[in-house]
Amino acid sequence: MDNKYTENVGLFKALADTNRLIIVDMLSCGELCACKILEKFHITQPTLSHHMKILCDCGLVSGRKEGKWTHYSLNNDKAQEFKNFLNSITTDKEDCICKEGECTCGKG
Amino acid sequence: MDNKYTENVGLFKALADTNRLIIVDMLSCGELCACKILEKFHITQPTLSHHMKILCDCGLVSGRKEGKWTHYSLNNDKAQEFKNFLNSITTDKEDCICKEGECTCGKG
DNA sequence: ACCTCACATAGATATATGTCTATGTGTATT
DNA sequence: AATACACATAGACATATATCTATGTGAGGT
Repeated sequence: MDNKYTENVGLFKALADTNRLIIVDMLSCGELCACKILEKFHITQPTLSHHMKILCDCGLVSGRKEGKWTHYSLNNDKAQEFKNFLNSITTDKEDCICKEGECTCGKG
Repeated sequence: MDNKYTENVGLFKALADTNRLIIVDMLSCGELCACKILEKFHITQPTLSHHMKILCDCGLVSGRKEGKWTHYSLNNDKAQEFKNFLNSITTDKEDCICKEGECTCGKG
């Protein structure tokens, strides 16, 4: 039941960092090499590697190895799922948990 | 330029917690009293107060005091702005930072 | 074989975060 | 005014996170 929250909270955590938001934005148009991404930031290579791991672990980004290089790309299906989830929790709906009872504050 | 990232990262941080995701979901259908929200969780009242402060500080939720009670509601405009931002960084576009240069890995 | 390059992993450290208990503040009730 | 209630604030503490330096790994080039 509550699985949808725990399934998606990892994506919010992954995006809860300015550098990673920029990386996702960079990948939104297509594949990029790690070295190209690194050029945009004032962070070290291991720090970028750490960020890419977080983005890959949550499923939002995929890495493709080609010789010495790793090319990263956005997983569009996962991004869409995530946007659907965000929309679901910010939109009125019939089966919401809040519908289970009215607030009786100040009515007694 | 990069302000849009720093402006929105606070919202991702605010939603990077399972309890707060559930709270937002609960508020998506309308206003709820803090005491009503608290009933759904196994956390103490100060912990809920802490979470509500984070949700309010990022602009996603508003609090309305009425006597002893505080009623919280989702700020739909802010939620829409946030969804627009998420969509913008996960969708191909003309003015993306990634368009500034091609990756030349393995082509030299 | 050796070296270089691109990236990952390990470990350290400082800061941020989620939770608690204890206490403060403001409102209503008696 | 004294008390009870709803919520906020303060401070403590354990865990998580972002960053670094140092090192490992695996592929290509000489």
